[in-house]
Amino acid sequence: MGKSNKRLASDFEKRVWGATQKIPSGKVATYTDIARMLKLPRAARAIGSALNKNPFAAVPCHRVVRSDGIVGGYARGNVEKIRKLRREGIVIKGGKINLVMFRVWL
DNA sequence: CTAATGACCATTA
DNA sequence: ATAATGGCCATTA
Repeated sequence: MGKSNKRLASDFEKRVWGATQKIPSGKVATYTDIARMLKLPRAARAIGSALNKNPFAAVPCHRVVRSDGIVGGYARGNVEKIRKLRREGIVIKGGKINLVMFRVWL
């Protein structure tokens, strides 16, 4: 029972997870939306990397999608991401979400 | 320190 | 429509 070998979350990661937690059920945000919230408008890729490491079940990572409406990746599998979104009422047709309908914050 | 990595994005072919 | 490309940026090796 020694010290934990797990890495401490970086400040950047905490901010990403915090922002993601604000997305309400039934809505989605894009990776770029999160980047803009953090005042790092070109960091979409890094946002995805941070979400991939999120350890908290309470953080709804599945609500963050790509800017073209494609669902995008998920640590526990794309299929699970789609299932969770559908469960919340998000309509996915041809692998895509209508962002005009389901995006938060305009 | 440098180089590689990836849940992205826009452009080009 | 798909595929390749170059850029982007925090983290990791």
